[in-house]
Amino acid sequence: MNSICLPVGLDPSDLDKLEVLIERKKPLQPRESVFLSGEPFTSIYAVRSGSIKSFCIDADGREQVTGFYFPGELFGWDGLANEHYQNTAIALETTSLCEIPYEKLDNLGNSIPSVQKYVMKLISREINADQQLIALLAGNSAQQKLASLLLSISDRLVQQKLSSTRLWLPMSRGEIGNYLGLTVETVSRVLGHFQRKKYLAVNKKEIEILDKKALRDLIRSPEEVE
Amino acid sequence: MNSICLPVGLDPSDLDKLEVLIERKKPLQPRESVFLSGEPFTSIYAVRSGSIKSFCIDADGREQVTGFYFPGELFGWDGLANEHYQNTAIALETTSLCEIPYEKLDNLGNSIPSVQKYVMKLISREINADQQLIALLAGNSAQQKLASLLLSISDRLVQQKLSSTRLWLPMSRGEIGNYLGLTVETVSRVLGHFQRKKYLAVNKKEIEILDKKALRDLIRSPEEVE
DNA sequence: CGGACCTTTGAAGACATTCAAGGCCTGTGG
DNA sequence: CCACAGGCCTTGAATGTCTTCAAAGGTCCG
Repeated sequence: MNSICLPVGLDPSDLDKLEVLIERKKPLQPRESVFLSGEPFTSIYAVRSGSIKSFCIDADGREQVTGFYFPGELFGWDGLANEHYQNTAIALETTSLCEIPYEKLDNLGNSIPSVQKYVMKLISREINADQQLIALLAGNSAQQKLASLLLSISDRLVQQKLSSTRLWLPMSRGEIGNYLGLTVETVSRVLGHFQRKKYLAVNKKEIEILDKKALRDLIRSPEEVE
Repeated sequence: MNSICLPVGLDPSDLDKLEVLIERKKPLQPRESVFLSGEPFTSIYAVRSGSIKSFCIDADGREQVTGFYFPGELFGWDGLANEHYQNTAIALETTSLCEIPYEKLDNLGNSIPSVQKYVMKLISREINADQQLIALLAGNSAQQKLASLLLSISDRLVQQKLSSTRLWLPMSRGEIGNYLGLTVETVSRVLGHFQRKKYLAVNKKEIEILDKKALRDLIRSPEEVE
């Protein structure tokens, strides 16, 4: 078994050196936190199994979900700028992680340029993901937002060699709504609508995508008449 | 005059080495592009004077503004992950930039760890900024979005030792709306509303903030009755 | 079984968008 | 120098989408 939990793209020899940095943690229970907003930044984390939600609390005390992370994905970069995590990260289900102490990673990067480059790429991937979310939030209807999220999760699971049509949503409707800038009720209604249109089969947190093309079309142009 | 166009926070000796990398470009005309979406990633840029808008074109061909950049701010990081710029960047007015070739920066980072660390911080600042925008887009009303943007621009100008209450918006109402996920009309109406409430004095692209506290309160909690 | 929490559904209402029209400013050409 | 065309911005009215408020049904876990 390949125990490394980082995305690939590095020489095997360098990979070995990277691997020794990584600490495997004992699994987290649902709702258990990885780090809290404001804590000193120490490490970045990779999801081995399970899923993570990250969120911040804004001026008026409301929670704002900023990301969901699935196996193979990294989180924790938000702490780098201020040396303190901006978000809180919690497990949505039983979740196991790899911890990568940033200082060690940084040291390794200083001696091996290719590792340095690699880390940079990982960070800037987070930028790209965030910008995609910005575009989604700014320009789209509730249906488009939800369709995008479902397709995004589907794509991300494919990369882990899991089914691309049957997915398990570890987060609540409320958390989805919060993430997408919608209310719980709207999320529920849109899922109901998609189900009636036979785009999805929804069974609580279990979703089967029946018509991927229809969802994709929806994103490109707002829905036509009923 | 301090010719460096990067935010401070580095030893003078290292700063000198950084400075030699920087290429000062001849000023850009309004609407002139810095780079186009899809072009190979070569450099990051710092705004010396003027302002920059970055945007991408999404699936259905619509423009989505992803950022505005003012003097002292850096842009172009979005190209790092794929080695191609994801966004197009154009000048909103006559603008002069510093170009920082990424390869040279990377090489310097490899020999001077403190520079490396510094670059990392710069990148992760972009992440934090993006996540703030996400929170803004997801959770807030038109009034809150616009109030946030104006206060954000005000704060950023203060850092450049410019007036914090009198500002010049180099972008059109449409570009503001696009950025915030609103229509032109809504932006115009909200600005009108703020003016009637004496929060602002608006004269075309010239804005004077009359009641910063009111705007801040607005962000914390949605507006009370008229 | 009971209670807490999450989800669904309905009805009413609010907010932002859409469609439409008019005003203002700028730059160009007569 | 004025007239006019084309942007961009503003304003109004109607529409629509999403939210809010309310209630009820499910599900999970003690």
